[in-house]
Amino acid sequence: MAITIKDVAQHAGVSVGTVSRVLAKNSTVNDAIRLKVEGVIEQLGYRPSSLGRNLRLNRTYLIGLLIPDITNPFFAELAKQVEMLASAEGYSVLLANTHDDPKAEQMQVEAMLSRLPFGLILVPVSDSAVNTIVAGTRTVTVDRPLQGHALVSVDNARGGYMAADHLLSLGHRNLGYISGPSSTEVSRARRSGFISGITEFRRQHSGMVVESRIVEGNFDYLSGETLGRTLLQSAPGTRPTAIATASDQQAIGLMRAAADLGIRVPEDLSIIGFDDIPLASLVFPRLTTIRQPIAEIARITLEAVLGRLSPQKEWMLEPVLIRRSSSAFAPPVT
Amino acid sequence: MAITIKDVAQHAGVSVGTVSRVLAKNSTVNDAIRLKVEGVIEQLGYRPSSLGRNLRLNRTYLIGLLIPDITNPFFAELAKQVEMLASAEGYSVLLANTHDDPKAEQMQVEAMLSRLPFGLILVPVSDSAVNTIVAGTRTVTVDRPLQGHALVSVDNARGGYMAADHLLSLGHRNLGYISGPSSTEVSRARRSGFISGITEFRRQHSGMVVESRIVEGNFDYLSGETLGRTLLQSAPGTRPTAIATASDQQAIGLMRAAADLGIRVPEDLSIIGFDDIPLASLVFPRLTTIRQPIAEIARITLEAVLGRLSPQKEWMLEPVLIRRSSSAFAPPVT
DNA sequence: CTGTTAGCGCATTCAT
DNA sequence: ATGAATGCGCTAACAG
Repeated sequence: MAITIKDVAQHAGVSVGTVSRVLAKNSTVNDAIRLKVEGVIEQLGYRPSSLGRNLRLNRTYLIGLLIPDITNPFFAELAKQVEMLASAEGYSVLLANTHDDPKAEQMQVEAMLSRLPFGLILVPVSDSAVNTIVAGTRTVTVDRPLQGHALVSVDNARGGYMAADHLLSLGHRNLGYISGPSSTEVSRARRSGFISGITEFRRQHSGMVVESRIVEGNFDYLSGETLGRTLLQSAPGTRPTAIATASDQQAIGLMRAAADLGIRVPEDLSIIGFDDIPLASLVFPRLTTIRQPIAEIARITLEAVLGRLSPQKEWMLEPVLIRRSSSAFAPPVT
Repeated sequence: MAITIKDVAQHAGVSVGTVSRVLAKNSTVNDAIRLKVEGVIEQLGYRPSSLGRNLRLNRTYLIGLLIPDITNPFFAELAKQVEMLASAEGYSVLLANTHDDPKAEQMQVEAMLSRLPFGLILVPVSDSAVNTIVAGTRTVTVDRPLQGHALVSVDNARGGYMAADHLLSLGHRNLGYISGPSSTEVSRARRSGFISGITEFRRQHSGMVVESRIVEGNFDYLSGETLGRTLLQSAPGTRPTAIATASDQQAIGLMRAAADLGIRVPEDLSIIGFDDIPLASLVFPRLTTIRQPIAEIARITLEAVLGRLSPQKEWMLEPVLIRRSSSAFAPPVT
C-alpha cells in the first residue's frame, strides 16, 4: 500500500490535520513543525493522493479533450497547445477520439464525464447530438458550434471568402472547390464563404464569367486526392485552373493527384489550402493556405474552460492568408 | 451538487448497499427491486462518481501516455491506436508531451503519477532519467528502453540494416544517412543497423567500395530538409546517390531539399524513410520506407500495461520494407 | 436477498 | 497554532 498522510503524521509526531496544513502552503504552521513535516514527507517519499483530495474537494484537475482524430495534424497541434498550457496550470489532459462518429462521440463524452473532468473541450462531430449530456460540466467547443456552449473558432466563412478572393485576384476564372463533409458547420461556412467571394466578385465586375465546381468529401489526404482527380479529369478547357480546399490535408492530396496526372503546380493549376499545418510549408511546391491562429485558439479555449474569461458565448478569430508557391497567376487563355 | 448514490437509494426506498449492488452487475438483487432502482437511476440521471469509487477501490481507470510530441505523426498514430483500445476496455488516456526535454519529462511523469494512473506508457526522452519515480506504477516503454521496465519496440537495428540492404541491392555505392539524435537509443540502433548493412555488404563483396556519410539531427521535417541540403551540396561526383533517414518526416524534408536543388527523385537520388506514416504514400514520389507495425505495437503495449501479458521484459517486432517510388536503381556512373 | 456500517485519503471545522 | 472529529461517494464485509 502506498504511503498516506497518516503515515507522515505518525512519523512526524503530529496530527493529520497539521500535515494537511503543511501541504496547503497558505495555511499557518509553526516553522519548526513545518520543517519537521516536510522532512518526513521527503524522507518517506510521500505523495498526496489525488483520489482523496479530489473526493474531498469534489473537483479534479482534469481537462477532457474530445476531438475527431488525433492523427489529423490540425487537431494534433491543438492538442499539443492545449496540453502545454494545461500542464503549466497543473491540469492534465484526457484525450479521446470520436472518429467523426456520432455514436462514438456520445460514448466518449459519457466516459469523459464519468471521470468528472473540471472542464471539457469538444470538437463536436455533427451538429446537435450530445448537448444534454454535457450539462454540469463547463464545456467549450472548438471549430464547430454546439447549441448552448461557448465556441472558439476561426471565422471560417471569412477564410473561404479570402481563398476565393485570392484566386480571383490572380486572374483565375474557372475555380474548383473541395469541401469537407456538409454535416459539419465548419465545412458549410468555408464553402459558403468561398461562394460569397465569387458572388461578390461577379457583382463588382458585372458581366464577368466565373465558372466554379464544388465537390465534397472528408478532410483527409485521401479525399483530396480522390476528389482532386475528379475535378482535374474534366475535359481540357473546362478543367479548373485553380482549386481551393477545406483543409491542407485535402490540398496535399490534391497535389498528389495533380502530380499523377502530369499537371504542374502552380503553372497549370493553383492550389490554396486551409489550416496551415506544419507540413504545408514543406510540400513541393510550398502550399498557399488560409492559416488558423491555432495557438490563440488553444489559449482562449483553455482560459474559457477554466472559467477565467467572461462568459462570452463565442470567440471568432481572424484567419490569415499565407501566400506561398502553390498559387500563381492564371495561365493565358488558349 | 451532483446527485449521489444516497439520493438514488432514498428515491427508490432502498439502502445504498442495494443500489451499489445494482450497479455492480454481477451481484444478486431481487428483480423487482433491481428494476425499481434502475428506473430511479434513469429518471434522476444518476452517474456514479468515479472519485468515490476509485478512492474506495484504490484504483483508477486511467492510462498515462507520455510521448515526446503528439504532432509527430508516428506518436499521433500510436496515441490513436492506444486510445481506441483503451476506451474499448473502459480506460481513459491521459496525454502529456515531453518535448524531448528531460526536465519536462520528469515533471510530466510526476504530474501523471499524482493522478494515480493504473499504468503508464512512456516513450522516454533520453536514457536513464526518470527510472526511480516510476516505481509502483506498472510502466511500459515504447520505442526506447528504460532500465527496469518492459519495452515494446520495433527491431530498429534490423530496420536500419534493411534500409542499407535495399539501397545497396539497387546498386547504390555512395550512401548518405540522416540520423536522429544520438541521445536516443532508437537513433543509435537504426544507425548502427544501417552501418552493419554496409559492413556486411562489403564483407560479402570483398573489395567493393561503398562510400557513406552520416549526419545527425532531430526526427522532424526541418532536420531532414537542413541536413539533406548539407548532404546534397557535396561536390558533384561525391554526392550520395541514395539517402536513408531515421524517420519519414526527415525523408519528406529531404525530398523538399532535393526539389529545391533541382535533384530528381528517384532518378538522381533514391530515398528511403522509416516509420511509414500515412503521409508517406501521399508525397511525390511516394516514399519507400521501413514500416513499423504500429497497431501491433499499440496492442501489445496496452495488454502489457494492463498486466495481461506474461511479464516478459521486451517485445521486439519485425519491421517491414515498403517499396514505393522514391527508390530506384542507381544512375549509371558518369 | 437486503440493510447497516466501516473506511478508503484527504481538507476543513470546531475546540482547545 | 494544533489536535480531534466529520464527511466527501462509494464498495464490501457483516448481520440479519
